[in-house]
Amino acid sequence: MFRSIDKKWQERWEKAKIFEADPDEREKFFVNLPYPYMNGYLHLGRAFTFLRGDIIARYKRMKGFNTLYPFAFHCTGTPIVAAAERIAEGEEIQINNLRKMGIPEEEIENFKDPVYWTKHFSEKMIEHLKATGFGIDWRRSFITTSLNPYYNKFIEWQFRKLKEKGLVAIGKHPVIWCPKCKNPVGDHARLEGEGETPQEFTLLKFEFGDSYIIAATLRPETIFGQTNLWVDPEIEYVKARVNGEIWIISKECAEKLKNQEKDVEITGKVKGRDLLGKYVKAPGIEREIIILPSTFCDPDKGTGIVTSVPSDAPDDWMGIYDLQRDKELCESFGLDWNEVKKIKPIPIIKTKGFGDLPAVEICKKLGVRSQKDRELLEKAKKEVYSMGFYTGVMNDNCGEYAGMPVMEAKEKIKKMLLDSKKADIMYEPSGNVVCRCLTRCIVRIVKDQWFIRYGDPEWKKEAHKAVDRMKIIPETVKKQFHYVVEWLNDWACTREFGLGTKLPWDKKWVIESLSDSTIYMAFYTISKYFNEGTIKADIIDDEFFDYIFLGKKTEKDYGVPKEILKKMRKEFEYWYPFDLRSSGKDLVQNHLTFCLFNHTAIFSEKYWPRSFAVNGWVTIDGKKMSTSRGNVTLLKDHVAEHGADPVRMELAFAGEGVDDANIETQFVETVKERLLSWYDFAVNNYGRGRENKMRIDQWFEAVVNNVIKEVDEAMENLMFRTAIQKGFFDLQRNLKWYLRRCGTPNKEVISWFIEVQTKILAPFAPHISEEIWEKLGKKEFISVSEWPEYREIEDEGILRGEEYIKGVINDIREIIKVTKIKGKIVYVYTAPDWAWRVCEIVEKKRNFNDSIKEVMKDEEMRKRGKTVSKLINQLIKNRIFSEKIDEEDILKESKNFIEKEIGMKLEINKDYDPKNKKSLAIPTKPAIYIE
RNA sequence: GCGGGGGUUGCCGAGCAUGGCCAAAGGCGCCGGACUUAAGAUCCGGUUUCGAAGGAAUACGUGGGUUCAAAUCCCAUCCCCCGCACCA
Repeated sequence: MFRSIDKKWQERWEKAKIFEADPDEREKFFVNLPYPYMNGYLHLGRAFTFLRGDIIARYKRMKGFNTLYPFAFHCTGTPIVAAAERIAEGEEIQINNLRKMGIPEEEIENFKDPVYWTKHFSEKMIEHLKATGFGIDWRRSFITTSLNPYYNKFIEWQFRKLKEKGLVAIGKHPVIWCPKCKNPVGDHARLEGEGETPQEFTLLKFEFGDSYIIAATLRPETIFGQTNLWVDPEIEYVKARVNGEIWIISKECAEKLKNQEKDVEITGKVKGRDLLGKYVKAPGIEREIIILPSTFCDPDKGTGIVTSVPSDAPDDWMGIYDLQRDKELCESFGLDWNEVKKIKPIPIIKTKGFGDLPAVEICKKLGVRSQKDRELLEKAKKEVYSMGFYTGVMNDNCGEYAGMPVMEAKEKIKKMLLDSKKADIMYEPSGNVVCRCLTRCIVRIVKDQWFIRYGDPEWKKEAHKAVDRMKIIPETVKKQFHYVVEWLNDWACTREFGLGTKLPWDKKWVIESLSDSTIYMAFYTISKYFNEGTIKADIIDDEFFDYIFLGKKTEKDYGVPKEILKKMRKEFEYWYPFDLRSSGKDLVQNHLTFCLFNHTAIFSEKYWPRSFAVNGWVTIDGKKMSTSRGNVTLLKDHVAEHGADPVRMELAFAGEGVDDANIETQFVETVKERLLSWYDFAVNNYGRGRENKMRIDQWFEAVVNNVIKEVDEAMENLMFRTAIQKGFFDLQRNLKWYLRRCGTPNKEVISWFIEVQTKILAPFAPHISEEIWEKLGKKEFISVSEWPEYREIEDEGILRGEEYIKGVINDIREIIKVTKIKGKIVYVYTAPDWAWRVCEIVEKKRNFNDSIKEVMKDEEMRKRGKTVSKLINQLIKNRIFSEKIDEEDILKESKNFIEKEIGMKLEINKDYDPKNKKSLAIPTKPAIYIE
């Protein structure tokens, strides 16, 4: 059923162009989302975010807004190019990736061309989204990069604007670099080491005659604890002239430094063994320390020489431990064992959870045996380093840094060393990175790298302001945005490689993907004119965009009538700013915040974004989707299997807020049944029923009205799970109760309800809703019909009356259950009038003293003294604060129903009362006797 | 460590801002019943413990506190998840 109606309605919608939005006199609603990257099909996670956009768009459309929901395709960056290259090279992994997506063998060839990726995936994505029932204005779609000359001009314009305002700057930047390909190596061009980034090492310079021995460290703050220097006796180091000084470093290091703005010339060789036992002057502390042998010096990491801080570095401690317990070993290196034994770790940092010497302690704790115990040592290092960094405080023996937290001291000490030329900087990848050409990558410092200056304090102020005036859904994320704005620093916005727009004033650079996607939501407002070819790309210039987006005057001839230009400007003014951008939470800390920054820089305040909605990841049965788990489900496959509506319901019900949404796999089946049975019910009951109106009809109307109000509220805040819960599942439950209560429904009420329920369902399950709508004889689409209106409930007593019936039935059942009697007749005695009068007073006063005072003003009540006070006590204790309902009347009207429910005869307020139960009755809780 | 979010009944997941109607919605699972030749679907009831009259006791990470009353407020504490970047 689902799949057959999907197509029918998708085609009709398209034919009727109901999702194509152009300015008119109505109020508008513009919703959008971060466009997806064109290197694969949509999986359920992305689809979840996009669907939130579609649901809110459909809802707003029914609410009477002129609703625009556009979509575009991101092609910027290296992944597509890299992947295409890998296909061209015939790499199995990459080819398999395509196969897994379901791309036929004969087509794989095409993917050698990056442009084919952008075409294929964008076309397919449109197909998949349409098949899922997305109501998108496809006339406005576009791809990014220079492949789209219009977009290209737009981004050029944006960057020139930023530059004019001084928000782009040039500087240096370390990147992961392949020495063979002579190119930066992005994540997707790596065989190994995804996510690894350049890491800064401090090079300590140890005076050694007329040269320096150089050791690299990540922890410059530990210089106060240096006791010796480590070299590997088996390694041959080199002497090199580096920026005019003679350095002793590993050969590998010398090569790397050439890429890091150092002038390097190798002039000689030094054997590690020859350095042993000699002394060097340690920087910062200006102490003579001895050079000792170790096995953990890696010539391909840092300089191949390591300074030793046994107090805080497990490696160093084990190195010393190994030597100190082995006289022969020392002597084999020609070392004086007694000198070696003199070395003692120097406590320099107080770390939380550790004593004076964290390294010594952790080695003991983990049972590290020697410096060759690599696995344990790595673990030890990780713990000591991270604890030391985050919780450590410098000891008294650290001079002016005493008492300073390590986090702070680290930077200061580094700076001091650099300023006094006792140290230098070098970068290494944070982990092993291998280029897909099989070469091990290094770090290169790229000069003339361009940055967007998000670090600028004045700009930050504007961004904060933008956050403040926005609605952020959920609200808690607002704080996060302020935090990100504060913490964000200058962003390297250009790359040497990949698809994109060339930096207009320096064409060797390509603008990277997070930087060319910050204000393109404005582009949607006019992109349909480009797609129609109304205006030619080559004629467009900055003045054009200045006119459209900034309202500046132009007299230029753009080859089109002035009216067209004016229309475009008007269109921008009509749609902008956007009302909502829906996104995954991963983009808070980059894209969404960039979007704000750039809006404040380019647009006037009235065009700043109105709201963001942020959602979590999608998990399946509580497990994260991931390739390794093999549970990445593609939208197209899922829809093909279950049909669009069940999938939409499944996703929308999976979760809300920033918490991860969870799909329970069996839910999709449940939902199918529910939808189908609603279809049957709606079609078979519309316009049928009895004419007379009963209390229960009013009750049902009241319940439904309440739900409409609640659903409205939920929808406005994108709380779709709540909306489905209340607007579908709860309503259905209430419907069941209603039918059970009255047998045949009231014609008017049930018909009204069928419309309401179907409409509430429409944003979530639009196809089946349309199908029902048509069967009801409606001529218009439900997608553009009017959302149900909430009507204020006049008589709250109706709802209470029904609760009362439920309560009585439950009480009777409870008694039967506990006593296990099988009775024939139930006698029910309602509370007397005077008790109700007391109840009403209690309802107003809400506490014992005030109530009793009020009640006792009444002569008649005083006569009942004790009974009355007992009653008040009971009412207050049980929180029975009820306005008056006519219990007897309600019971009488529901007599048949109650008898049917409990399978006994019901007698109301008979004089027969053998067990004296009558007096137990209190308002809303009648006395009951079963026999 | 910083920033953010959490710890609820078998599981998932509401509730917590505005304390009481919360033994705590709903879904799933499980148990019993109806229907059926049977299974499935559907419907009804149950699902902390005790209870021969609608009640009571214990429960919302842990320990305190405020209050007539706390899952909800305050304090302390433990644990979990996410982010800490130049990667779409």
